[in-house]
Amino acid sequence: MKQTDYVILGLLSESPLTGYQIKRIIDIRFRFFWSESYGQIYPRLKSLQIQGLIEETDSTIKRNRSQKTYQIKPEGLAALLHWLEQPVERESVRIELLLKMYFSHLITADTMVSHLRGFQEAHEKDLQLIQMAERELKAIIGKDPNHPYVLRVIDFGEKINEAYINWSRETIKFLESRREK
Amino acid sequence: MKQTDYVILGLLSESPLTGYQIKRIIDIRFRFFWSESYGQIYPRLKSLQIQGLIEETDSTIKRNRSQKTYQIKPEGLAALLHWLEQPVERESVRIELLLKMYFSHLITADTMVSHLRGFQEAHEKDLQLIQMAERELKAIIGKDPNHPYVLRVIDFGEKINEAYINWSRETIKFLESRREK
DNA sequence: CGGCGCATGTAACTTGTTACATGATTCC
DNA sequence: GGAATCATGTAACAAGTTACATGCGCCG
Repeated sequence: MKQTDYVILGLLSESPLTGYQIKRIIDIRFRFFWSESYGQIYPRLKSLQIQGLIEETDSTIKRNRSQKTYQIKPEGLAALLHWLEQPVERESVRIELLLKMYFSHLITADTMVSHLRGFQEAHEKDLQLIQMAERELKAIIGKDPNHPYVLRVIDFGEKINEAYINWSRETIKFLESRREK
Repeated sequence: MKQTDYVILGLLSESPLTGYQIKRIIDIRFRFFWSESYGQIYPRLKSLQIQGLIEETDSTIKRNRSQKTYQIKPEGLAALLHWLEQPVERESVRIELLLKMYFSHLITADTMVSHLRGFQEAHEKDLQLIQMAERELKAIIGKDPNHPYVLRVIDFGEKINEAYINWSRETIKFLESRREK
């Protein structure tokens, strides 16, 4: 059982989904703290099914024949709960931009500023997406018992992205003031 | 050439180092945005040497026979500069704690609070290490042309870790207020 | 009828970690 | 003499990405 398995089980604990939908949800809702590729998701879905933790829904009314919707089984929920109770292990962060910033006395300020702008813009977009998700959620708040917790996660995304953006702005200013001299 | 190669080249551009020292520097100075294992570093050092980008220093006065100190060659510096100018590509963040927070309506508030405390403490330690590095650097500021840039990276580490810690505190409060009801 | 979004899947590859073996030097 | 730290290295494994192949349904 790897981390990917638990993400899948977690999402399936909310509602039945296809592999494609799982990927999309992770890309949108989890984008600021998680990612998965199809190359991870599809083989894991198969494995979880073989282990008897999830199953295909037998919806005979299939609009699209090439579509498999999975739902969680009690065994899967048990595995999920067990994992949730285990201490948190890994946390991995790799920010190439900071590596370049660290060594940036070797390049021109202009080049570094352009890297920073890219970073800032990417996180401004992220922040907008998160704020959109927040508004959508607040419109239907309470419909699901997980909403308050999801809101805390969204709050994390906002704070961190704001910090990223502010730091970028300050650093660009710093580089520009140096360039003038 | 992979990312690990450039981290190594970057560090060797400042001073000659052994593989062991490289690992230690990454663990201490880059801990909040990067990591490498020996299993990555040693094979890459060999490969960089074969490519002619770095070389062993021929210090005949070797205190420790089983020690290889590498230094960067002009070709290696050129490769480093080229990489620094390329647009930043990857940024990967994986925070298991947020995954658990997202699904935490399935577990007790106590369990989640304990996960959060672990997270908070880990980042309080990180922040202390960063602030120590900052003080040390400010004591010798200006001795190296990269200092102002390094300081910007340190500032990033402080801001982000402070944001992590504040968020943890708020989230713990939130969970504790819920538990009382 | 062409393009886009939905949808599944895999093989080859790259990347990264862990566990282990080995041994010198330093410090108490 | 024993523990800690410095030091190198690899093999097995685990994790993750990319590129590709395939095809349906919908919209304009």
